[in-house]
Amino acid sequence: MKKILIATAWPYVNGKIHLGHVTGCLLPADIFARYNRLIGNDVKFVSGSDMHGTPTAVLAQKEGKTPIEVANHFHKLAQETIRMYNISFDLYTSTATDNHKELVWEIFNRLKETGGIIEKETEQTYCEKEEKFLPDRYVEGVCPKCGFTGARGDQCDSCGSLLDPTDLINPKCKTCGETPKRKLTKHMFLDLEKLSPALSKYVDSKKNIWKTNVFNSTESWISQGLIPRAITRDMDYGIPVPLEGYEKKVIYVWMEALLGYLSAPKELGEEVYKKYWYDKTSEIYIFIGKDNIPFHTVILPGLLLGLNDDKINLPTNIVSNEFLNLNNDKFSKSRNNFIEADYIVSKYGTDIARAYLILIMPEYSDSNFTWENFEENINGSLIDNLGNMVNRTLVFLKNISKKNPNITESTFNNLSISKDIEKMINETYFNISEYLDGSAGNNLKKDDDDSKTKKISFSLAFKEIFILSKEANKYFDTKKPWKDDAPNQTIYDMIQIIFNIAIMLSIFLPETKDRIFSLLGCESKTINGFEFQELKEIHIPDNIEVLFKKIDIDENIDI
RNA sequence: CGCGGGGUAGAGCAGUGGUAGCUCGUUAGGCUCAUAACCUAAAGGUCGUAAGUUCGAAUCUUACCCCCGCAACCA
Repeated sequence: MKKILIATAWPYVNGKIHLGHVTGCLLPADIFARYNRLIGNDVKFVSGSDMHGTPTAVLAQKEGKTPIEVANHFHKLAQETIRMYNISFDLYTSTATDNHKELVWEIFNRLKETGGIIEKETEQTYCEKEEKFLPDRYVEGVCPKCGFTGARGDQCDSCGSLLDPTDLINPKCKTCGETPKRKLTKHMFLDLEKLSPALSKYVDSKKNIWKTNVFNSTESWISQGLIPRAITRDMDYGIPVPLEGYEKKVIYVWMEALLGYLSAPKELGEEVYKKYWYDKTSEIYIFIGKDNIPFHTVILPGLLLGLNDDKINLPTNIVSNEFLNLNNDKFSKSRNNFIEADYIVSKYGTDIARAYLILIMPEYSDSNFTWENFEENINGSLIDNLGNMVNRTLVFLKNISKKNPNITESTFNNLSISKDIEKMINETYFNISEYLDGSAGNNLKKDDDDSKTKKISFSLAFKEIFILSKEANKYFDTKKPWKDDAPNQTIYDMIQIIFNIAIMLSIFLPETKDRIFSLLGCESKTINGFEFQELKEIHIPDNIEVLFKKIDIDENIDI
C-alpha cells in the first residue's frame, strides 16, 4: 500500500474557477485520487484558495471592498464549483487560516536559521505619488531578457522569465502611470543561487518522471542561472512577516501559497502532515497548469531544500497540463469568448460535464472546447455507445423474463463469465491502469511485456471504457440473443461487462457508477480493487431509466 | 534569429524505426433487443516541403514553408 498525497494548484480568488483549471488540474487530480483509493492506496487529496494574490487586492480596490471580502466571496464560489464537479477533496481550505499562517512562519523561521533565506538591502521601485513601494504586478515595463513591452514585475508573459520589479526597463506604476523612483529597503530573499546545485540534482533525478515539457523548461530556467528571490514585499494585505522592522511588509504570495501543500495536510492533523511530508516511502503529486511550472519545479523544491532537512520529502511528480481554448481561441471575458465552469454542470449535470472535459483534457497540447464537439462526443461516445449498450441489455433482460417464465433471477445462478469476455475486460483494466500510473495489478499482466516509456493520460484511459463498450455492442449483435431461446450466457456476460464498466467509471464518473449499480440491483456491493469482478446475483430490473438523455445543442446555446 | 504550440483521410485527433489508425461525417448493406440505436463493408491520405541517416522514416538529423496564441480580463 502506497502513501500518496495529491494536490492541485491553489486557485487565485479574483474570479470564479476557470474551466481550464477544472479540466487541467481538478479533474486529472480527482481521477488520480479516486483510482489510487480504489486500488487500496492511502490517499489524501487537498487544495485550497490562494487568498492573498495581488490581483485580489487590485480587484478589491476597484470594487471598493476589502481584499478579504473579495477573497471570501470567491472562495465560497470555488467551493461550490468543486462540489458541482464532484471533486473528491479530503480538504479544500484556504491560505487565510491560522494553521496556514503558523506553518508559513515556522518554515520562514527555519529557513532563516539555516541561511536558506537571507536579508538584503535593495533598491525597490517606489511611487512617490502613491507614497508606497510597488511590488510585482503594480509595475510594468520592458522585459530585460526579451524586450517584451508588457512585462510584469514578477514574470514576463512573453518569454516566461522570472523577474524582479527593478529588472524592468522603463518601468511604470500600474495604478497611476508615473515612473517610479528607486528607494532603498530591506527584504528577505530565498537564496536560490546557493541552492542551485541541490536543485539541479533534484531536477536531474526527475528526467524520466516529469513530462518532457516540465523537465525541459525547468532545466532551461536553472541553466540560465538562479539568483536570490525576494520573499517579502511592501504591501499590507497578506501574511505578516515575523520580524522586527518588517511591520509594513508581508510574505510574498508565491512563497506562502506554495506552502499550502504542507499546511493543508497539517490541517488534517499533525500525523497526516508527518506521514506525507516526512515519511520517505510517501509520494507527492501536484497537478498544475503550464503557467505554473517554474514555481513548482524550482521555487517549491528550493524552499524545501533550503531547510537543510534530509527528512523532508520533495514532490514526486509535478503533472502539468496545457491550456484549454474555447472555439479555437483563448478564454476571454472582455471579448465574450467565455463559459463559466458552473454553467455546463447546471445545464447538463455533473457527469456529462466531467465526461466531456476528460475527453478533451489538454494533456500534451492545448485543446479546444466547442459546443458542436461537445454534442458529438456526448451523444456519440457516452450515449449512443455506452448508454445504449446498458439500456438495450437491461431492457432485453426485463422483456425476455416477462415473455419466458423459465427465465428468472435464479436462472443465472450456475453460470460463470465466458473466458474471452473476462480476458477482454481485464485488458481494459490493464490499459487504463497503464495510462494512469503504469503499475497494473499483478494478475493483469500481458504476455508481450515491452519496456517502452509509459505515457500518463487520463483522457486515453477514459476512452478505453468506450472501446470496451463498443466491443460489448459487437458481442451482443454477434450473439443475436433475440433469436436465441435461451440466451442466458449472453445476458450474463453482458451484465458482467456492464458491472465492470461501472467499476471503471467509478474513478471518472462516480455518479454514473452509482446509477448503473442501482440498475443492476447491487448498490451495496463493494468494489475490490481494479480488476475483473464477477457479479453473481443477477437482478431483473423493473424500472429502467436511460443513463443520459440525448442533448441537442441548438436549443441550448444561450451564452 | 522574440517565446510557445501545431501541420497525418472532409472535420477533430492517436500514432517516436518495420504492412498508415481512431471517432464523427459520406456511401452501400445487415439487424431489429435498444435512446432514429447497434453491427458489417467501402470510398477517402504521396503523414507541410526538400535533402540526409537507415535494409527500412509519419517516427531520427538538417534546412525551409505555413497556421495559431502572446495589451487588459485570463488556469
